[in-house]
Amino acid sequence: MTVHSSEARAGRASADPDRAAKRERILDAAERVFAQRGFYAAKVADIAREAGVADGTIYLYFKNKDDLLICLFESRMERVIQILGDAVAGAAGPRAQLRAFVAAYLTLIADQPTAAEVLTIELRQSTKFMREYSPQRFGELLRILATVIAAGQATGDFTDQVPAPHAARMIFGMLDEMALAWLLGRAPRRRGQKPAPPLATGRERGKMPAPHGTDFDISRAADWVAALVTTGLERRSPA
Amino acid sequence: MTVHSSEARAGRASADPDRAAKRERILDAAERVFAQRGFYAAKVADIAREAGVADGTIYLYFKNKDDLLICLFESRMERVIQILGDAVAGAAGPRAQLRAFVAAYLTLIADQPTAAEVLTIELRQSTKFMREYSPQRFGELLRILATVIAAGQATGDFTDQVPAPHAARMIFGMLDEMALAWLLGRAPRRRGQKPAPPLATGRERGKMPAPHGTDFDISRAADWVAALVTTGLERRSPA
Amino acid sequence: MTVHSSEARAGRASADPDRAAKRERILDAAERVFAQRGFYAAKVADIAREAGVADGTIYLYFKNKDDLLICLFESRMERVIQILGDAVAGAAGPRAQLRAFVAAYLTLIADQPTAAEVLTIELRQSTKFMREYSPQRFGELLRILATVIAAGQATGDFTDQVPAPHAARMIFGMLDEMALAWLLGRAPRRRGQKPAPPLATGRERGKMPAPHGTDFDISRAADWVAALVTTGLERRSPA
Amino acid sequence: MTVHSSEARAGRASADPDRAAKRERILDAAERVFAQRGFYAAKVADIAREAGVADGTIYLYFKNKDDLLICLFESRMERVIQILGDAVAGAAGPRAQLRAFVAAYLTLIADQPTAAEVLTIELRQSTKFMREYSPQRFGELLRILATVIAAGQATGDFTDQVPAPHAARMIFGMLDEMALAWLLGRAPRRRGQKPAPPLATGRERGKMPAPHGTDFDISRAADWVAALVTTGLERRSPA
DNA sequence: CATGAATGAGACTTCATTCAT
DNA sequence: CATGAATGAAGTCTCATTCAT
Repeated sequence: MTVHSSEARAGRASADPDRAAKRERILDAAERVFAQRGFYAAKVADIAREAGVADGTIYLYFKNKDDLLICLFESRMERVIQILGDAVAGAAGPRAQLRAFVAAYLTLIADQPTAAEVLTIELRQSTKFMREYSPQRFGELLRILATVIAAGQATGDFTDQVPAPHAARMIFGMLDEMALAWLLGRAPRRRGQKPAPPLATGRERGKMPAPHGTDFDISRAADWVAALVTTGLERRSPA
Repeated sequence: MTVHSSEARAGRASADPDRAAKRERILDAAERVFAQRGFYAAKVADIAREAGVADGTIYLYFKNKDDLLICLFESRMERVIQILGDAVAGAAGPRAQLRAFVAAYLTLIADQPTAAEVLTIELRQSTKFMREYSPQRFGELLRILATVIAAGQATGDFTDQVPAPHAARMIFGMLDEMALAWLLGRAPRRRGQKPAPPLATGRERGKMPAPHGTDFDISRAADWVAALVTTGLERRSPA
Repeated sequence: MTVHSSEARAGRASADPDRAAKRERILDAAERVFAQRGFYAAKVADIAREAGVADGTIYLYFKNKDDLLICLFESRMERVIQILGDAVAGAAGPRAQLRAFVAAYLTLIADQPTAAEVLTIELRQSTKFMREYSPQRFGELLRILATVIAAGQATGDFTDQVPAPHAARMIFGMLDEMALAWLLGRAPRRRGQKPAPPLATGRERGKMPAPHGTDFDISRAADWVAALVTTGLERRSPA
Repeated sequence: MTVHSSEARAGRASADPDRAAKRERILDAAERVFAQRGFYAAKVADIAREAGVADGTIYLYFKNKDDLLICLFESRMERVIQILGDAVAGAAGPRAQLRAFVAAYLTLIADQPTAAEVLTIELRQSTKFMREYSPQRFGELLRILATVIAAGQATGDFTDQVPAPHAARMIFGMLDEMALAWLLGRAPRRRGQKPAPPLATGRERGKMPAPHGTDFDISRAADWVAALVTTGLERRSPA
């Protein structure tokens, strides 16, 4: 049974892993380039070079530049949701689960700052559309959190002053903002590539010091978020 | 009392306001167009048409498109900071001030959704650069909040588990996220202008229902944020 | 006899000198700006500023930018022809006249380098058209020289191997080239104005030393030109 | 003998010539368009159309419009220098070499009037910058001539009244001026393309007759130049 | 006459995408 | 499948010229 020809041509069984690997290589390249340059400033040719493929090859794996962004989002988000889900599953009780979620999220940011940069910063470059597109996967993330909170409310651990979905969103806002602050406070662009010309405004803008409260240890942020979320700012009146 | 001569000669007293007014008209137009299309998709020609001026006129008032965005940011942010500062100043005691800040911020969003959309969504389209550029004015906003919190910590009203600047940032994150959710949940684009082609992904994407927890009364959000921030999620142990 | 109103308004008899003076001011400004920036890079607004008038005013005196160049040419050329004519008229005999012409031309260059720069360099920026337009006045200059040569040929002072008009043109070519070399070798642009961006070619081009044979005393050039023109390069056989 | 594989892989031997050929096609097109319209009036789109490529293709071969001019200059100048060098090398003795140079230069003009037009006329449109840029290659040309003259001075064939570099420059000025006169005197623009709107001056300017002394046989010019250069105008006193 | 703000046509250049090899 | 040269649509910005004051 000679398959070589058809297999070589159609190349499905053998190509699939290869294909998937190259697709991943392109996504990784896109992640780096988007993080470095921003979505709009990133050129498809940059990504191709970074991935070590020809420009046209990108289009064999992705419909277009937008699709590349979306697939990148999907890919990374899937991982994030997986990890957050695991973190929650691995904890017992709403309080512990909430804390686990917060810790896992910020750990993720710290561990994969490039991916985080894309998710937290560059994705917003198409935000409206992204959000128009993304609420699905994005909603999943929020739902994990909302579920934990709702459970806590059901058990009486958590107050139900705030509807769980909104509480979830607020907590995510806190995490997102802390992530953003930390990411922006990090060391400047790496490597030889110039980091996309800043908004050419003529107004001189030298090396500014990191803005206030931007340069902190992200692992401590988990404590802060947890503290604020669980006990709030108000000092509990001593009995 | 003949003033006309001097006025005609100086031609300043009359010209300056005109100039300022036209500048404002352009900023307003830019606000609408950016909110509608997003920064990158917005064409300078669109803004000119919306402002009722010629393309070239834009460049008599702004260095370039980026500068237009930055000036818009400055202009709107100034207003925001003014209002938030006033709100805080008008309240007595850290708790009231914190609440006033929260309420004022969300009221602002509700009252000026177009400006809010630009500040919350579109500005992020150049976020990295924007943030590189903006931390000044942006920091002011955070500082107002941080000051309130620090004061509360000093009086003993607020716990000092969380450093004030970080607490401020987290609270801002909550507000920002709620604002974003609400803005995205609002009615679709208005008017005849097509709302900037959505990410052309090929994947059909009809009219989706507003994502979960996105369609709410923003005035209630103030309560939620205040509740979460002040007392936290954990039910205070009775007795 | 109150004339003020009508005179001020219609202002003809009194305006004419004023008008001429302002026209001259604009021409002077144009000369400087053209010399500094080159015709194409020179902006009408630059010239207006340099002349201390409003942009629109230029158009009350000149049809358009091209006309400004042409009028400048006419104005300066008239002067040049006057001077050269006088120089020739002031000399006796073809040999002396030829020498006088050469000396006068190079002296002109040395004395009015800005005007010279325009005539020698910038006018060529529209050369083809300029020459299409200018041959008239330009021809006058050549004719002065040709007349001298023809006279010399008639008297037997000059050989008639070369037709006078062509000899005239060749001599002018020599003068023009020496003028060009000297002008280009002169000190760099003066004042704060940047001298029009050089051809943006990316190739680095630092401060080059003046090209070979470019930095010389122009007054000596008269001797060289005269020597070459009169006796040629070949050493006359002795005996 | 299977070469196809290596050739296909390297894809160089076949691609390079293609690339060079297209580059040349663009340069040729630019030569024609610049000659016809002048550098500033020439639109990149014109050149692209003339070359039969898309606008963007130009930018795959040249950095920008300026670079195109510079490369054109380099390319043509290289040829010119080659030919002039050969001409000089092919002659024996300073006198013959000088004559050879003169003849070769004018022959070049006559044979390749389009290239000559660009080199002699249009390049001057950016002259100051061009000369700022070009003195290198330009200096080479002068150096060839200066070397011949210096040699002649050394042998005693030529007088050393005039320093060789300046003599070279003057002779070049003569050649350049004759070339210019001849080029401008040639038949009007060819083909359907309108020859770039003449300086719109309002002043009517019909078809002027070629200016005096502009319409001559360029091959005779070599004799004139040689005569003037070698023996000068003054009639040698008969023994 | 003078002004100078406004105009708007048009050029250069970029870059996502295609398609012949 | 992969390549990467070619395409060409489209956008930003400039600047000569006009005209209402």
